[in-house]
Amino acid sequence: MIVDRNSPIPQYYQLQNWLIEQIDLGVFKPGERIPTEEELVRITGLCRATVRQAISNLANLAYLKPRRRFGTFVLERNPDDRKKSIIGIMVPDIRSGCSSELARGAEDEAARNKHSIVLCNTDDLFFKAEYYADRLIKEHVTGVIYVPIADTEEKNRTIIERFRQHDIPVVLADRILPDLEIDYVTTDNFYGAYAITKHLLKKGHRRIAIIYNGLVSSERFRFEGYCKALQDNRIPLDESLISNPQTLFTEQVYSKSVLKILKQRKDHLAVFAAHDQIALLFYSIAREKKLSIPEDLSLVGYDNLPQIRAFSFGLTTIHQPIYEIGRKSIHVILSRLRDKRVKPKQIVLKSWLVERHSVQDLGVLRRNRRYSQTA
Amino acid sequence: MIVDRNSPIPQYYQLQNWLIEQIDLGVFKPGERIPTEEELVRITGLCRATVRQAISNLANLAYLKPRRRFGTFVLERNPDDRKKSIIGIMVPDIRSGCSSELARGAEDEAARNKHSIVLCNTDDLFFKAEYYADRLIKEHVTGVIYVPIADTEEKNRTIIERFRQHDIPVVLADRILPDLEIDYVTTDNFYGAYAITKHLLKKGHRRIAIIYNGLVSSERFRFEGYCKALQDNRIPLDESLISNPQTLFTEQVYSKSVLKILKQRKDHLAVFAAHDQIALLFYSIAREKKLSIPEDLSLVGYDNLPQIRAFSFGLTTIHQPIYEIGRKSIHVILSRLRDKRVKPKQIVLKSWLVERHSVQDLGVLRRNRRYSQTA
DNA sequence: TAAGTACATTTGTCCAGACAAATATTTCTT
DNA sequence: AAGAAATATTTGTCTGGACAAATGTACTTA
Repeated sequence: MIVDRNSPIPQYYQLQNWLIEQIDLGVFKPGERIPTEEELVRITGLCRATVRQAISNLANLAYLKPRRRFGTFVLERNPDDRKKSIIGIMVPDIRSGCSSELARGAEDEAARNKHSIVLCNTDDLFFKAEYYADRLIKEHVTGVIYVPIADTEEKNRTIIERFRQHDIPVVLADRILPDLEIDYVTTDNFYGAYAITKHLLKKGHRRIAIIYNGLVSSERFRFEGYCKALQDNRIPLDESLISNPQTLFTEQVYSKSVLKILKQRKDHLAVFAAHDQIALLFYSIAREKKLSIPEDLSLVGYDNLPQIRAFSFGLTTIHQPIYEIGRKSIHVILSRLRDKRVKPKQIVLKSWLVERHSVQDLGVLRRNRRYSQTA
Repeated sequence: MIVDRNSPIPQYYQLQNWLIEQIDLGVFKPGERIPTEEELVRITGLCRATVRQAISNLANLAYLKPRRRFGTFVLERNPDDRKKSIIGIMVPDIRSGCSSELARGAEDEAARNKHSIVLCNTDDLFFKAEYYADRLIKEHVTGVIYVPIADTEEKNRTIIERFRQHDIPVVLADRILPDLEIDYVTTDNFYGAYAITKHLLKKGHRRIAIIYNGLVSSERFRFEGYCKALQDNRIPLDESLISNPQTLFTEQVYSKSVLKILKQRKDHLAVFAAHDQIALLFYSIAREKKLSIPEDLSLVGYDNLPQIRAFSFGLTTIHQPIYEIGRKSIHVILSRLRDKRVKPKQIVLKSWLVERHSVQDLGVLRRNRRYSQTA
């Protein structure tokens, strides 16, 4: 019996389900005709209006296509067509920093999995992040890669909450919100910063300045790694060597930090720029002041951006596998789509030191001096 | 009279149109209730089933939302909601060259018009371009910004043809296919190259080498501009100073070109790198060979890429308004969506010389020499 | 044989009416 | 006064029937 007249389920709805079932079972194949309305009336015992209601609903859902005089046909349906396969990616600005590398990693992996990437540039601004969240929700994206904006944790939570309300999985990339139960992919910023600070210490540096952006989690972790390395070597923190503009990265603001640090220069100073763009800015300002690196100043960065890599001035820095973060983020989203209930995947990728020529080896100098003194 | 019973137009359809009209006129406002079915029966003289058919169709089209017991309500509707609003952008690689600037310009303008951008990286490869064309067609994008791949015109036509078959408008950005009746946005490469070559000539240079990529239209035009400038100054082309690897830009291949050009160095040589990335490669190889710019060699580029701008070594180059190309491309697509039949919009933006410090003024040297000789 | 005509089939449009289900409001009961 | 029950309203489901429109097929006619 196709339709149970005593069931509380509407009869047209029962018929709909039966039709879909027959299609799924292959009884009615794509391109073929289903029974005529009159036949269905006979089969089900319903009246024609009810049969028509079922058929018209399924036509609206793109299962069936009625053709006058010929009958009603099962539509060819590409299973990919019915489900969306778009993933949003919200980065600060595709033109700068790691964003393009991240986007490329995500895009490659998405393409491999027959998904597409919608690009959003937040400029680290809350109102833009809000706008794009709404847009992505409207586009019915299947998931979102979100690089948290350089703002309060609360604002970032607001953004994430919007997606959650629509049951859209979010994975944080690069920057994270430590207190949140959420998927993320990042790198070991603490140990990276620890390693590069230790590298400076090994080279004999004792006065190590740092410029970092306190608004982003990754750089806060880097600052902590820096502190720990100094602490482990019994070097007290020197506030005058720490600059932490609580604003977005802009040349104007960060130039001031650079100048402030440069004022502290006596003997040899090492500077840890918590990301490569700060390092680059530092380099160009130092150059203007006729200071050579590494002769007059040592400088290290963080990121190993390809744009900076191409420079002939060799910056010692920490390499972050940003492309890999993009790839992995897509993985995480796709696996979350398969299984919503699994506990958050929090992936921390390894980064490593890339030694180039921007750090002076004071140990050698000192040893040489000592040697020449004793000679 | 709302419904004309003698009209060949179905009565439910007439009622639908009337309802939509009332909504558009503001008689029935979003969030408010339309007349009950019983009232509509009275007003129209139709039977309730017919009224219901009209209402259910409009409910399917997201105009109305019936609520049992309360009536039927007009939905708050963003007119943009009903239609798709995704535009594909196919660039070689978001990480390099102008792609990110182009994408950002497009994305900003798209956002302003409540559209989204799907990112595709072709790597200048035909099979990837094919793949993404199919993907974008499947996603039912409303339009495509296509940066032609560095390959034959025929292959690019194939890609464009696929979109045309699905009635998806395509706008070429940056690179163009001159013989095609199609929308495009580009810059005046010929005059840009003419201007920068003339700039070198003005500075007293007579031996001007060029390295360019013959696979992309823009650089072919630049080569032509270079030739014209030399010709206008009665300087014969010197084949040994022209390098045109017929391959994609890679460091390995282009390094050979750079070395080939460097071999031709006697007296002072000027080099026109047809895009900034070649200039950067040239610079780093020259630096390895302990050659200074502009003292030993003059160098000019093309693009004025932000990544290069940030360098402290100041490259004289041609600024291209790439961001603007992205913005304008979106404009063109949106206007084409409004009116399919209008003739192709072919927009050529102005670019201009940005003079920095990578060109030696030989005129000054010569004048000085002459002066010292006469003295 | 070719063109036109009638026919049969199937979906499309429309009507008149009945009862069900949801739910705010009113009335009744305790 | 609080809770329960009845009521009224509106959409939801369903019946049974009629004619219209589209269109392939079979038949008729010149």
